[in-house]
Amino acid sequence: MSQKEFVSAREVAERAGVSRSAVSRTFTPGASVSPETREKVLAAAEALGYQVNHLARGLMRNESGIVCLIVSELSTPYRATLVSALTERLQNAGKIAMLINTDRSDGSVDRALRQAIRYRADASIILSGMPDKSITQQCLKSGLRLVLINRDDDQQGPLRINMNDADAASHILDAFLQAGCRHLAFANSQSGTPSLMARERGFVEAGRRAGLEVQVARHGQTGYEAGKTLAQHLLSRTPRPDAVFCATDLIACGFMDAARQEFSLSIPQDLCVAGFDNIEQAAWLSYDLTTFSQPVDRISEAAVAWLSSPPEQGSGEAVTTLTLKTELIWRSTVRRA
Amino acid sequence: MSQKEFVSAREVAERAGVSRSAVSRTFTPGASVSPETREKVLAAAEALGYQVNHLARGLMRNESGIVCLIVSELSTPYRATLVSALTERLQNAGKIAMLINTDRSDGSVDRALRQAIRYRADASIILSGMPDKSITQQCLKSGLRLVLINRDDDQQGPLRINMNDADAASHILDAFLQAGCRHLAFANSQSGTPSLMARERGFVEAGRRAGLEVQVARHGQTGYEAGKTLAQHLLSRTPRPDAVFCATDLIACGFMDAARQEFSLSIPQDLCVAGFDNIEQAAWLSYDLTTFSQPVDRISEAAVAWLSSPPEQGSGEAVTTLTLKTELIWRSTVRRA
DNA sequence: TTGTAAGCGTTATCAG
DNA sequence: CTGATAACGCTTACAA
Repeated sequence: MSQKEFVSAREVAERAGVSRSAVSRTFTPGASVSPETREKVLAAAEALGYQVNHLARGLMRNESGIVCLIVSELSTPYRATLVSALTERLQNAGKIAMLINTDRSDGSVDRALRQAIRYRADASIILSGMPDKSITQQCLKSGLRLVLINRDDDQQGPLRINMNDADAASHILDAFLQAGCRHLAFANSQSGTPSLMARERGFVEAGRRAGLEVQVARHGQTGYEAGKTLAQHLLSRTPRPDAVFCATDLIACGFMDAARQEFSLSIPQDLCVAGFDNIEQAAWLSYDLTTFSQPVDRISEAAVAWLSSPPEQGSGEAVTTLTLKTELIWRSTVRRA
Repeated sequence: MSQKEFVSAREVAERAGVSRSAVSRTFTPGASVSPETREKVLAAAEALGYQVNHLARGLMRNESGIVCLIVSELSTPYRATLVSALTERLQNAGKIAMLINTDRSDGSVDRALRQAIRYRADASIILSGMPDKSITQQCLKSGLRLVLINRDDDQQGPLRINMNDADAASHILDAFLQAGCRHLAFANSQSGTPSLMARERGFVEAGRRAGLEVQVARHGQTGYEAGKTLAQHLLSRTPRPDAVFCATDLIACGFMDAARQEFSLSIPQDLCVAGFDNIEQAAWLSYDLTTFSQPVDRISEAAVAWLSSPPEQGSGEAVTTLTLKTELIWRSTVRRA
């Protein structure tokens, strides 16, 4: 009954009284068709509701136009923002996003990449987890380009886009010192992703350089609940921290809520707090969080530009790591000198 | 150099010393292959890193496995949660999600649907905006199935999944009355989507039945900033509302922040607030918002189940509208009787 | 169970 | 500029 029956170029050709090639050319930018035939074809296509079959086109051109977004915890504000920006940029570049959820389990990213291969994606952008070396190689050998965002990896081939995590950490430590804080803490999640660990290391080392020891706690996933728990742990210690750098804004929000409601602390009078990501919630009045903004637009711009450009020819290893600068957004959770 | 060169079934066949059909059959569940050949094929495939080309398979089978998610404002917590849930369910059902961003502009959804047709998607799930009637018809005629979530539409063919918005509104109004509130307000966005308007109408009418007039304000998009502005408007009126039902949680969060910080109101003592969606932030300690939870899991379950099942045969018009129940999540922003 | 061959809807090549 | 024809990589009768 309602069998799938899309209209094909043959039908359009028949109705327009031209050959199939003419139809194909009409929908191929830069192909040579006379204005008259083009007109006839377009009219017929319009009438029939014809749309080029990208499955078939991809098969022929060896270029599907598909880019896979591989991501876990998509519902998280930062991830959602990034995925949204990437999707939009891809569309504007004439590509289309395929979305694959991963979880924390082993091989989850590998499975996602296999799926990308099956759909002959032109590229994959990995926002979470790390693929196995062998599958990475398989992708590259197949011509499937890879972009890794905020992941650490030493292989040649993929484009890596990272932030200046350590710099940022050292920067905010200075701000804490200027605010007169001396008991510093870092609130991290247990997930231990490269960028999170880079922030932690950067903060601890900057503290050491200043002659201060930083209290570090790691707990749970990278979310609000973890932030609450981390506050319970860190704020019970003596001496109680008077400044905390949270690995993400979500952690910072949880931390602040617990600090205020369970420890009756005033921010920033009793406690300075800084976060990372500059998610929308960081700007909400209840938090008004001083934080580092990840340049989501530039990240997606760079990613899409790279994978839209023709692949590197020859062996001239071009730049494959891009370190973008975060921006410190001053709000009210850190006292100004 | 790095030309795209995926390994094809022919190569696998050669290496395994069998025919191409044998390879195809090995990767077709339920096809008849002897254990020995299957073994040989799998070994060769493994060695070569072969993955079935879903573009070609889709072309033959007339079934791509692709489902388009059409959505605007993906970075919004509720949308992101829903997209995440849908994507995951689709994966578990052996399908894959294609993501298309839309904006508020005219024809944005239509363009997205055309893209869905081009990739020969098996179905599209529309979370935002409304498609034109003609393109809807074109989709259905082509066999591209449609699911509309929280949209209003009178056409036959698509599956519609809606919430019991009016019921919920009337329910929360009762709660406000029991809390002793008499000056009711409804804070809406200007976007005027069907579900938002249904909540508004339901609330206003329930108020009328109780002999109370409801103050209604509409402003901006469906977000936090709109909530702040709406609070500024509504809380300046006399008599000042003592209970407000916000069309979404995001609006409620903005409303609460403005009520507390700009009007120095205590919630729920001076003002009762309720929201809709039960986004993660509603559970944060700073808000602890009483709200209605949309059954995201059941929504995605229903959507995926419907589009995975064989299309309706014959003319027996099956159920095409599903109204799911929201659940009132009691937290602390509405006084309990 | 296996291989052969036809066909899915395109695009690219090559005469005209 | 146009139309035939050969791919692309797969599935699926059909015949062996």
